[in-house]
Amino acid sequence: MKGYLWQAVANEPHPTRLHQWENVAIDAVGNVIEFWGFKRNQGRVWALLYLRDVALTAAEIEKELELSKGGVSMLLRDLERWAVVLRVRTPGDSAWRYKAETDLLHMARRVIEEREFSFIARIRADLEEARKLAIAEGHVSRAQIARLTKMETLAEATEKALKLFLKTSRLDVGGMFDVFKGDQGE
Amino acid sequence: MKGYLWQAVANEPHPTRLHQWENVAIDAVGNVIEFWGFKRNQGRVWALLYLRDVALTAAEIEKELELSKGGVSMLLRDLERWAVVLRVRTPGDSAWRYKAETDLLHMARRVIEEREFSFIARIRADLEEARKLAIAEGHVSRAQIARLTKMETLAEATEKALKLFLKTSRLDVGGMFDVFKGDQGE
DNA sequence: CATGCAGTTCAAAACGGCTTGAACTATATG
DNA sequence: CATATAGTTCAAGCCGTTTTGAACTGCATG
Repeated sequence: MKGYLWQAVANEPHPTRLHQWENVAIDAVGNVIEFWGFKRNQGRVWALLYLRDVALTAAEIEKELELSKGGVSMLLRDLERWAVVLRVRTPGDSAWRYKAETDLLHMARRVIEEREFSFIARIRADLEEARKLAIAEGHVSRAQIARLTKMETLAEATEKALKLFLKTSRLDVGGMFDVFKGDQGE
Repeated sequence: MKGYLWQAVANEPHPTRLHQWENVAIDAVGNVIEFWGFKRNQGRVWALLYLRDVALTAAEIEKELELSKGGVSMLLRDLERWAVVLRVRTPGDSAWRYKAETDLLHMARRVIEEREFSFIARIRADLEEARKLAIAEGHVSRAQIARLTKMETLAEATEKALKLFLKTSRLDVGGMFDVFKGDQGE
């Protein structure tokens, strides 16, 4: 919602070297990526690097997207860990430069696998424990135990759906891989 | 972080009539439902009603889950709107009672349909606008335009994946429907 | 129509996640 | 080694979301 302010401000204090179209596109990607459960700014950084198609330094990213030094450092670390951004050292320069890998969905899959699945596993464990506690408790009706069991089905179903989702994004959407490849030269 | 105070209090002011096993199970469902993008307490209310298998009044829910009057009112309204909780009037009683519908996934589908799709649609529109702006701008390289187009593919793919997810949760996981049915009697 | 209880609304408070920025460490360079 | 610049860390603050609770509406009842 604040995003609209900039129109009213004639002379921004930060010159905002970003073109308007870049800004719109970068924010849009930020939104998609946030939808997928990541930080908005992770998507924005990736989008900037992808759009520019040049390796930028952290300082440049910081200036273009108006983020803090510390923030950029952390964002880049995440993106690098998920292998959607590459850290490259240019000969003449003392600073690292960062470059977009083209496979953004890689990120989604990686994180869903490492983070979401363990989360669901934990929930399933909790439900199992609840059932054990209920049984130990005595005087818990059989129907109630049955309902607990059915709740476990809910967690299992969630896990199954997640797996299918991943597989889907790999096969159906999989074309994306290639879509993002081979567009380097002008 | 302030939330830790309660540990110091030896005798809880609220006796917490919930059994431990109920508590564990209810919180677990709260977590699943939060994972699906809803409020934790929406899941907890549903879970309480489902576990007890009795229609409870708002006041009872309020006491059992230690929520506020206003909060329960809003949570129940949401759950009712999504048709996962039923409002029933018992003859002798002047207050409404609430009962769990068995199809919790209904909620997920409803909201994804009404909320997430329009969100993605908006993102796609933004990216399209960015491309138009870039073209109008002039001196934007053809490769850059191409990259914008490819970003649109990202949003489209997200939408497609979402649709498949819905279909999946309806068919594959669809067994859940029946799983939650016909367990009413002891 | 006064009383009391069920239910709703919404401004304010609490909460949680993200970002900031200052202090720190690491690394290159003369 | 001294200096400068790049990069990291994390406590504190910011900001959006959720929850609270008091005031309110609606409704049944005497």
